[in-house]
Amino acid sequence: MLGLRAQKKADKNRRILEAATTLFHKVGYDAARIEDIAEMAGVSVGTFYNYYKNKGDMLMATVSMEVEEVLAAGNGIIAQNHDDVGAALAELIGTYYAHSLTYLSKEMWRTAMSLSIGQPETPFSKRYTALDYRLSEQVRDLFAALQARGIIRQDVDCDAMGELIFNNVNMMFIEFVKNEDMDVDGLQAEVARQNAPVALLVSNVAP
Amino acid sequence: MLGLRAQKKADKNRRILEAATTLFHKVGYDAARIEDIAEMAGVSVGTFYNYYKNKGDMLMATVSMEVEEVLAAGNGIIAQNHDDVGAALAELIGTYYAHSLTYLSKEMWRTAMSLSIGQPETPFSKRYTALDYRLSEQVRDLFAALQARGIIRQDVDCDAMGELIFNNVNMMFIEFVKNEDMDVDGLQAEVARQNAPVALLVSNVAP
DNA sequence: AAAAAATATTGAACGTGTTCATTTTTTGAG
DNA sequence: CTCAAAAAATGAACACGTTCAATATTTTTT
Repeated sequence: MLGLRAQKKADKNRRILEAATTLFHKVGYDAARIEDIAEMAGVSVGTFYNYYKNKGDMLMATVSMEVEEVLAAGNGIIAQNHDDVGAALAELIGTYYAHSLTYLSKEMWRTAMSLSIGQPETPFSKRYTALDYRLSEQVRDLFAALQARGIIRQDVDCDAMGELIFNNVNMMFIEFVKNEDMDVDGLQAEVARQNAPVALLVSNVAP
Repeated sequence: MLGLRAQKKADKNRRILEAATTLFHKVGYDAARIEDIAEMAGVSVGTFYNYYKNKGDMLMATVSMEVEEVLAAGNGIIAQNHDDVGAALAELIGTYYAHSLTYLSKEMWRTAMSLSIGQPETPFSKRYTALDYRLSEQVRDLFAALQARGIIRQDVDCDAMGELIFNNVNMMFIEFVKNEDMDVDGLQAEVARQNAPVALLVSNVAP
């Protein structure tokens, strides 16, 4: 059984996170002041900082949730034994993109990315980078699985290829969140077009 | 002949830019306070804001200088009529990376990128994005030139391929500026490895 | 149950980017 | 040369993220 102190702590943690996410969505990250978040959570500004290192740290909980779900969904897709490289890629990447706005708005993504690049030594950035790495790894895993089943030519360097493809996926996602006019379908179509020639070239010819 | 007013203006502009770049390099972007930049330039804080929209805007002049030089150098490389895809790519990309730290420190790059992603509607971000686009275009131009001369297979979509390659180059550059331990040689080696399988696959077999 | 120690909360104060009403300088017409 | 209008410069005031010394609460010890 939890002591009174631990109980209160957990409760405040939840309330602060809830207030922050609500305000981030309602008024945007920049306009959501710490004072407002604290007030909505029923704590003081100082207490906010006992629970979170800084404002940017607040985003990470949400980013993590998002990416963890996407990674789980991705594993399911790899297990599906596709027989077409382009289709397999499209499905994996499509899953990433489709889930991307579940918990985070474009502005929240921009802020997270912006912080991750601007302050790479913070725990925030390190966690963000680690999540990116796991996504990249997943794309490489997909390539490796396809190659193991003979769908991809044996002479192709799947790690190199996977990194290349993932970095493009990532860069296109940055473009997507930077541009409020771009929708998920448009993004997927663009990336599919970019992947097409590679998918064609690496595919084994029918036996 | 310039009036007194225009003369002073140009002079102050130069002094402010000079002071800012000096301080950005000496103490870093964050630690360089507007007050310090203004003082070093011999103007008031208010005047600084008459010349530059905000602190981030200061970076753009330098970023532009950097990228314009790189673009010019890149055009020279495309004109060289390479006969090997991997080598041509390595040289073009190598030029980008080699020039990258001429005027900007890693921290300055990080800040520029961070601002560009975080506030995509600012003039700063738009100029940054436009420069990126021209670099991407240059990679596509290289592919097109190689294809026109029969070095690359005719059935390859050079635009798609060029975007893919460039986005990887860009993403790897982000990784590079995020990681103080990574040097330009390491970066080039990594990207060359990533490009290798693509270069191989798109190359025409000898006639 | 009282005292002491450990932990958590608080909000006023601080730093720095940015704004803006006021003052100063420059220009050009009469 | 004078003066009114235009342009530029100024720095005090503001906003908001963050810190920290003081205070309050909870736990442990006796």
